[in-house]
Amino acid sequence: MSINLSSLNKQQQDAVTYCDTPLLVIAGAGTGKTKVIIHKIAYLIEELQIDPKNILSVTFTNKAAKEMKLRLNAIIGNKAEQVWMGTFHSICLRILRKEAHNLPLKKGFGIIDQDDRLSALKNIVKELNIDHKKYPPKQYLWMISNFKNSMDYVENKDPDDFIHKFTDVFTAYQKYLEFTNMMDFDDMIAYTVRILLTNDSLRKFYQNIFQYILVDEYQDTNYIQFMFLKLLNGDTGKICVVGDDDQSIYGWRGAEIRNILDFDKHFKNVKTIKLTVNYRSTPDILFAANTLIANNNFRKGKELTTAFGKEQESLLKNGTGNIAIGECHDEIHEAKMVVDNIEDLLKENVAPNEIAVLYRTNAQSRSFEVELNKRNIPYKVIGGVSFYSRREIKDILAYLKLIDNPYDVDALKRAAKNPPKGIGNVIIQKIIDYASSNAVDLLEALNATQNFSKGKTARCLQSFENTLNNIMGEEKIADKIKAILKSTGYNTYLKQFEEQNEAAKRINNIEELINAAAIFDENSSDYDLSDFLATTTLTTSADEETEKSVSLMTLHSAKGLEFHSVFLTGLEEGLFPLFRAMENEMELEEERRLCYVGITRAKKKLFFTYTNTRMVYGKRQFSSPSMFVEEIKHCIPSSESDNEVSQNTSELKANTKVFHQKYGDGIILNVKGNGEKAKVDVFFREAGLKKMLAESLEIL
DNA sequence: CGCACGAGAATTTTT
DNA sequence: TTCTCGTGCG
Repeated sequence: MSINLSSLNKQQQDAVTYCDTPLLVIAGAGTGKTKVIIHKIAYLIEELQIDPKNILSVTFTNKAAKEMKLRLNAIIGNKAEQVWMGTFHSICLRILRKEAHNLPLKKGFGIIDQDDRLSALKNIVKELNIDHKKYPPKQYLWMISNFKNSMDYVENKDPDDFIHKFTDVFTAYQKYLEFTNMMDFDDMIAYTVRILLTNDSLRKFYQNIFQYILVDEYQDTNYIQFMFLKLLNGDTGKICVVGDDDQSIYGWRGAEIRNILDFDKHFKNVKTIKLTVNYRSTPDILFAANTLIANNNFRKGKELTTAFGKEQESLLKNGTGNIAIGECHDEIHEAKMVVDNIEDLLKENVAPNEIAVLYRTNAQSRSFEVELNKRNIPYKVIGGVSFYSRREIKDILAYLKLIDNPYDVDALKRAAKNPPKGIGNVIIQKIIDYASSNAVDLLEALNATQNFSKGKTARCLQSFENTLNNIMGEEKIADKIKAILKSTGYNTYLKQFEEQNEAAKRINNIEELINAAAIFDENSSDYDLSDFLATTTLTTSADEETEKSVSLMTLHSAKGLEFHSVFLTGLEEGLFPLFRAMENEMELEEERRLCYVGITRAKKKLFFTYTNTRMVYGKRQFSSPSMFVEEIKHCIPSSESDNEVSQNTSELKANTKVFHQKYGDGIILNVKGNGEKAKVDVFFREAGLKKMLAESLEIL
């Protein structure tokens, strides 16, 4: 069977078929990079006869992996199932489960989520008598994460005392993880890299397995992830990374934009292919995006841009009037304006799930929720409190975690207390102490403690033990959960202590959890509880389905998605960009890239809003329009300069006097290419020589 | 042990 | 504004 590449353009075809040396694909927003990756995998399998189980494809989210598998399936059928496809974390976990004997943990290790990590550190900070106001546990969490993403940790070196008593905190934290038999997110990757680095035969083994590696969203990988790829790939050159430096928005959590900028230095004989034809947005939306991002200096390609080619010429004719800016009095007015527009769109039969409201911070979702509720428009808040970190879900999972990993102290605490069953901190501590001094697991310790106790305490412990036994007695995970509910009377407890509405919601969530478990049960023959729990911690609400609702989410969560209509809200100085980012050029540029990501999510319609005042922590504050609004203002029809600019750029010649939003007056030195994509060297009166795209200039 | 209450803090983005 | 944490009482 051969793969049909006729639906791909030349650039895309080149990217698919080039497999000789390391390949860097710079793929602008909406240029069909997923299509390229899928076709490339199909090409590797069908044309180059590579076994699907020897292909590794790394994606940024589980959702992306799932989608890719589905689309790949459509081309090559169920061979798609055998491809290693997932996030760095899920792939590393899969490796680590197999290589558990090479780890400092016991076989059935658990995974600690971010919340539990923080509370563990809170306890440690308290135990070490550190002033938690002066040195917030969050700070330590962040530092630990940083350290674990360095080669020092991978190479098992001790950390420096970065901040007050860091070494002590770190040591205590590691001890805690070891005692509870858990690893954190960072460990998943660091341990894998450590194993690959130190164990030659294992490295060769996996190098042999992964005969071709593909990586999506490469601009958001960090150094350790790069090492992972490097070690797996060896010198084979059988690797293809895809990304867009203009969409790098995770620098704050250690993403290394240099990974993509320096790819050709990290690998030998790198071939670079750029995808520059945008298939997503109308020309004016694209123009706005290009105009905005042209204000950034740190870009791989000042010469690279998304552009529209012949395919979209028809769009050019009616490709304007799709952008609007709305000025609002406050966030309530903003919500009304946005929802008014949403109603109009719905009347025009735009599907609800083709509409997204985007904002910088999660806190901004509230006013939109209120307004959408009022008008009975179904919506879904993506992100925020993820499904699996909701209280009721964590409660139920605690029971499962405890029986899965009977060293998980937090699970014990949580299960023992929720719902309340007469077991308090004192007894729990006794159990933990017994476990640690007798080197047994918590379940054994629980049993022993029960035997020592008398009266009410003994009875309470007995009943707790019975509950756990009931759970273990069930085979299917869905049945285990039902056993928890039944044995603890969890629903009754909710109804008793929560408001009606709240209780109903939570019970509903639990139903959803049971469904998820049932689906998992169906798909895996051996009811693997560890696997199920891993899924729950690795899955965030970004992976949830949106169905027939309008989507509300942060700009970060919007990455990789597209919508018919997009509302970019809260474009105010200090909010977007955030104040703290405004002082530092690198951070400011990341904010601008974030805005660029937002704009390029829109296919047909784009609405910007900003307010004059906004409630911040219960205080009303004045706000002014974001600099980003200024930067794209002249791309919007209502403002006088209109889109003539884009027409005029085709007339550009050397010595033309021009004006630029940021640099002011200048004169063109030379022009390369033509039309929107033309690259020009401009000498500015104030700013000196700059290379830029013609479209970011106005002719004077 | 477990609840209720009050003070105080925190607010960026997430695999 | 909203959540978290600590304290004190039944």
